[in-house]
Amino acid sequence: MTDRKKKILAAALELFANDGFSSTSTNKIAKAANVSEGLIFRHFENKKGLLNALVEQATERISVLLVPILAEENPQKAVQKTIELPFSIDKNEYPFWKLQFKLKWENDYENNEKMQPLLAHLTWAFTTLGYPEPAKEATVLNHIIESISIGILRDGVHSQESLKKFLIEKYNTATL
Amino acid sequence: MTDRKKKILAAALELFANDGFSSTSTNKIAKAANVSEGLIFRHFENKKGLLNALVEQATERISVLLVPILAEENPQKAVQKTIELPFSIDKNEYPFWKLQFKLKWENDYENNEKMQPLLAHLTWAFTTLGYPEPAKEATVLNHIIESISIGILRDGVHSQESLKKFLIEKYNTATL
DNA sequence: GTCTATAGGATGATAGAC
DNA sequence: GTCTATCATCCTATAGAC
Repeated sequence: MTDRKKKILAAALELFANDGFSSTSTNKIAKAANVSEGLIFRHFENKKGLLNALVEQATERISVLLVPILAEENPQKAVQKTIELPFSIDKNEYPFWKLQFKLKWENDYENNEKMQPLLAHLTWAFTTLGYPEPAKEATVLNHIIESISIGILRDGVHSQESLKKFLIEKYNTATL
Repeated sequence: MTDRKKKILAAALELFANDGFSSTSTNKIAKAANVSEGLIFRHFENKKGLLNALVEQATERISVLLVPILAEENPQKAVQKTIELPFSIDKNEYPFWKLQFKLKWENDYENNEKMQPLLAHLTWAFTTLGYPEPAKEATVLNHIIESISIGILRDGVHSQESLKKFLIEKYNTATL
């Protein structure tokens, strides 16, 4: 991966995430990356190809982030780590996540599979903890952290911070 | 409001919701509405003005939908009606809601205020029901129905249907 | 690998007739 | 209120030089 190719990807990620794919012209990307516009097409064939390259990076990046949770053999801690996940995202990774969530509205990007392993592990955790409806419990928790993530990406961590402790406690003291 | 103006709004709603604002050309809208392209600009000045008209409609439409919940004086039933809200949306209103959720990612549309009355009423309900942290409880439930709504709009009601009963029961039998 | 120049088409918006 | 015709600009993508 050449240096200029990386710069194109970085610039495109930022612009796609903030302004949207269609609103971002290859001209803008080229200028932001300090690169000639033609180079984008040499490297990625077309604008959509550039987006696809970004999505591919994402798939790997997400699975890496899930490893610590999936490896957690203590069910209570697995739940806790899941809750903490959105709060632990570094601020300079926000564009990356913003793009992911925006793409969920695009019809041609099946984006749900990526979170499937997490859902499965949460179901296992809730089963182990003796919840009567572990699968549904997992789905609900997944919904919660998804919506919290959206809130964080839009309004910052502070906007959701108070929920972290609250949720961890709630799931720790739950009576089944 | 003339007939053709209505048709423009309807066509724009559908296209903006499905393809996005930037990806939708005024040309496409005109063709979908069976109207000359110039007419769009006579009625709405520019493309953004057309979107603004749609957003104004939305603000009213949302507050109407919240009325039955906000008027509910039984706290338990208020919670239940909140949970049922996303499941009760008519399928031909999906484009309308899709657009709302997509716009939440646009920096220049403050979209959170609209749900504020619901949040306040839920806080009251949880207070009345004796929850130790009613405000946070309300926020979490709001997160849940937001994420469920997204799921419904993307994959259909059936994808979330099983959660309805589960959640209503969960909130009915909660031990505080 | 990278840049410059440019083609070819789409896009938002306006003017003027009816 | 509505349509047709048209403009200036921007956009994606390609060709060819270095």
